[in-house]
Amino acid sequence: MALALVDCESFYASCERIFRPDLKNTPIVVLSNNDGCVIARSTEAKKMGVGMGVPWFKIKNSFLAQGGKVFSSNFTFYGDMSARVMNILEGLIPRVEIYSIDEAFLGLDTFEQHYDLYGFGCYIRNLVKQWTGVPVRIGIAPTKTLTKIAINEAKRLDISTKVYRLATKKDIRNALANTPVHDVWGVGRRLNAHLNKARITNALHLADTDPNYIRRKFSVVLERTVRELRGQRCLNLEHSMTAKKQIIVSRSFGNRVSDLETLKPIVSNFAVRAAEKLRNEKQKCSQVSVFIRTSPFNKRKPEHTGYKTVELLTPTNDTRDILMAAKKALIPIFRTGYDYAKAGILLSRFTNEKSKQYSLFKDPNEPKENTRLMQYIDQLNVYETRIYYASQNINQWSPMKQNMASPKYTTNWHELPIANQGEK
DNA sequence: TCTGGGGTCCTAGGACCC
DNA sequence: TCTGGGGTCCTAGGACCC
Repeated sequence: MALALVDCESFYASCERIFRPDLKNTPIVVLSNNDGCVIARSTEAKKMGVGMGVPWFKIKNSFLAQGGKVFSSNFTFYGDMSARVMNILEGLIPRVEIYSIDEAFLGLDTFEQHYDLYGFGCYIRNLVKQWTGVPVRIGIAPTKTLTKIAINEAKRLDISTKVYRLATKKDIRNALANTPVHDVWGVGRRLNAHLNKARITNALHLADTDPNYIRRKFSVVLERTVRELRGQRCLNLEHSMTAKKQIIVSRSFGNRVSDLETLKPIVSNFAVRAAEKLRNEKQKCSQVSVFIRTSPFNKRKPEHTGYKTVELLTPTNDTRDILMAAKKALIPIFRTGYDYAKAGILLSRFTNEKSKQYSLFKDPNEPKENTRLMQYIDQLNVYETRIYYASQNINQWSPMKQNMASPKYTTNWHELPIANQGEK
């Protein structure tokens, strides 16, 4: 019984370093959209005490003064690097679950008899590093929850290979005793507080608590965690691509927006992007929700959150239908006199693209159903947006600030890295 | 002055049914 | 005046993840 978790070290920060060898050992942080807050830190930046999620403006001066380097997020690039890493894993192991942009679980049950799993882990790490430049850590253990613990343990023990296996009961109990309960996968801030009150402060305490008690006092979710910590597998590898259940496109604005005429084209941009994603998923939706909200941080200005869902009688993935629904949802929730800081669109209630469910009643907004038109537009827009809808804001996605982005090294012809620049 | 974006699962409670 | 019991389905909201 063995699973592995492959986790890219400080993924976004590591990506920024791949084509910038001069930044080796330099503290790096990557910022969220609008250069709002820190979403990734290199080891050096972590050592400087830069916290996850801290607002950039609070640390900017001291971080730069200490020689740190900052980047706006470049998700196109990170997504491409992620795909390269995942490709390598999928080429080596038949059972891979891509869990997030920087993590994948590997099913090693059948490998266990034939390979030294620790050695195999080292082999994977070296291969990924050599082929992509991305450093990964690997935790090997009987359950998913324990693989996370294994990775933490490698960090705690400062294992130089960054590969760690929890094989024996003794190893496991020892690792659990050294893991604060908050570091257990599935225990967030709220649960941590409740557990501490019940005098459960490390992972071993949690593992030794009666699962039935946990279920009664907390939830089935936490009960599963307890069982996983005990080595009983509750979370299986999901290797088939599971269909999404909702699609969200939302952004905070760089500058506040307080009039409807400015907001409309922004929300249209979100709707267009969401519809593209929906077609990519080969799904149709029958619910379109729009939300707008003011900043929760500015206590001097009045707050407002508007949220509205529009039902579609017939499921659709045609951008024009989604645009109409979005407009229908936005207009009634907008109020004058507020400085809106964020907006978004949420598509839900999906049905498969192929099945066709007609409404029992006459649908006054009968979907357009011009699949081929959408296909052509999607094809034309793959690399850069060439076709726009009249209601969009074609100049910008949203009024967003992004001043420190690295080039799209691997996904844009005009931004490829150049070797031997000096001899040009 | 400046605080991200995109997901999942579970549960409680209301609406509704017989 | 007295006013059951047992279900299902749906949604909003909470908690978590990266």
